[in-house]
Amino acid sequence: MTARRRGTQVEALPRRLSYRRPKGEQLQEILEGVIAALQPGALLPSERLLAERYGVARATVTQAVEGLASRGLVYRVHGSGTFVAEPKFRQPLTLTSFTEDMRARGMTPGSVVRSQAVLPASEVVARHLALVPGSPVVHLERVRTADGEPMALERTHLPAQRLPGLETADLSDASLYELLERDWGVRVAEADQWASVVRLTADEAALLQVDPDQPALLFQRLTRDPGGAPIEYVRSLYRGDRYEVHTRLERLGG
Amino acid sequence: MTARRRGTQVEALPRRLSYRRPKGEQLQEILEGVIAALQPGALLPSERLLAERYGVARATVTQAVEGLASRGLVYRVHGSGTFVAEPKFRQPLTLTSFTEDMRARGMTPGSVVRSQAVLPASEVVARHLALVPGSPVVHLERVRTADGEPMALERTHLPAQRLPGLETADLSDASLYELLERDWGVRVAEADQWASVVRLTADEAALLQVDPDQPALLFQRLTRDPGGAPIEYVRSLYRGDRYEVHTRLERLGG
DNA sequence: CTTGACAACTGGACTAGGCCACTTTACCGT
DNA sequence: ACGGTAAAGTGGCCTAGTCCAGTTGTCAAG
Repeated sequence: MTARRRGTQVEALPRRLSYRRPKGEQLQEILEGVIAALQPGALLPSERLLAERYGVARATVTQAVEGLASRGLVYRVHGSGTFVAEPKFRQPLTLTSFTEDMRARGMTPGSVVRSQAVLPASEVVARHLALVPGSPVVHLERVRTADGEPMALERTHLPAQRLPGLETADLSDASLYELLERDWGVRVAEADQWASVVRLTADEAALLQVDPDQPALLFQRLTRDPGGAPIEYVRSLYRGDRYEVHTRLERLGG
Repeated sequence: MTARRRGTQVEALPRRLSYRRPKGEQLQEILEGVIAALQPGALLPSERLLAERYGVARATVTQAVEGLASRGLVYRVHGSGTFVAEPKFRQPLTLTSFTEDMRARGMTPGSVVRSQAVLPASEVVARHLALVPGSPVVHLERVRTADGEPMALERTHLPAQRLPGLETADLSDASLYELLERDWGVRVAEADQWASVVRLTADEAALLQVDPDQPALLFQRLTRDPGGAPIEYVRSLYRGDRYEVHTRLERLGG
């Protein structure tokens, strides 16, 4: 059993499997640990070896590895082996939510709510939310943090009539999308999003704790429910120096 | 063989499997056809029945159904059966294509192909495309224009072995995605995308005809086929002063 | 009429093999 | 020193089962 080509070979594989929990699931967790200790590009033990080592059938190993591959932790090369993938982006989500995105990166998401109130809709906001200007809109301004560090400034606008009580909900560490679904039964289904580069104003730079005049990513997003009705219009400013915004796209049907 | 509970029972299952193509894949296609003809909530034949009907092992059926489930076409209920899912997604055009995007804005899209060649894969490219470093990769560098004006610089990497002849195809005014589907039968299904802000190098600025050191939008995208195999790794640099990148997002499952 | 037990059926998980296509490496002949 | 080739190793795909856990319709007892 000699190491082949590039990549670190794993010498000592950890623990054994316990009873009464799916073996594939346990195996997947073990492998996650192994992967975490390796460099990207490192070669994992072969499926046959893992099967022998843990006393399971190869199909079980294959399924576990398949799970890791679909989550982007490893990639498989036919005839060659299974390798540790680039770490950045685990658990890709479909519609980017800051909370989900951060959790997926192993960071702790947080929010500092700077304002949360019902205000009359401006022209621009009304147009996006398909409302009459002046209609009540929940305005939400949050500084989003990752491990306590400011990452983005989010200004969210939602139709107040459809979401009564949202202006008093606790949003400090909740995912807005989870909240909407749980407490109002509103499900986020699709969105249009525009990305552009802007320079930060002095105020914005101060909130994000970066130098003024720095470039930032501006995302504008209009989110809709399954029926196509607008739910949320957000303008998110992400600091350009530290953050990459991840989005998962899917094309379906023919 | 009586229908149970809710849901339509499928009476006549279509055709047989042909040789020399993965049975699971064929089965998946057949089931897609069956699903298309049914109402949401309809009950599919059981895995055991399908296995018998098509003369394959149940594990093969399971894998095919699993593929459909992960794509959101069906959902499985333990102990009860597999059902046709709600058709969640109307406008399946989700993936941003420069060509489509520009046409939607009423501008005329164009491309200046600066290089188009097969080169060995670098470490980074190989990892994204699930290849071994050094494998042949079609490199494509295009300046994308709108009404003749440079808008973006796109560097695309595709696995050469899967797309023979691509290095000589005419890409000056074709959509790459349309071409891949028409000439190689390769369908783009999903993608992960990362957006970030970068400063342009002098070379890049010259190509985009903007001042050097300007901020730009960098999009990195990894596109996959329905089976999850990487098709395309693109790095797109959009000039930050004139362009907004539009993306349509959809959320599945839930 | 209601209830509870149960049989029949579903997907979930797994085993112990098999063959194939592909990649890498080591060796052998030039 | 080089090039070709064969062997060994890898994941891809498949078979023919087994046992388990969850769901539901049936049917008999209360």
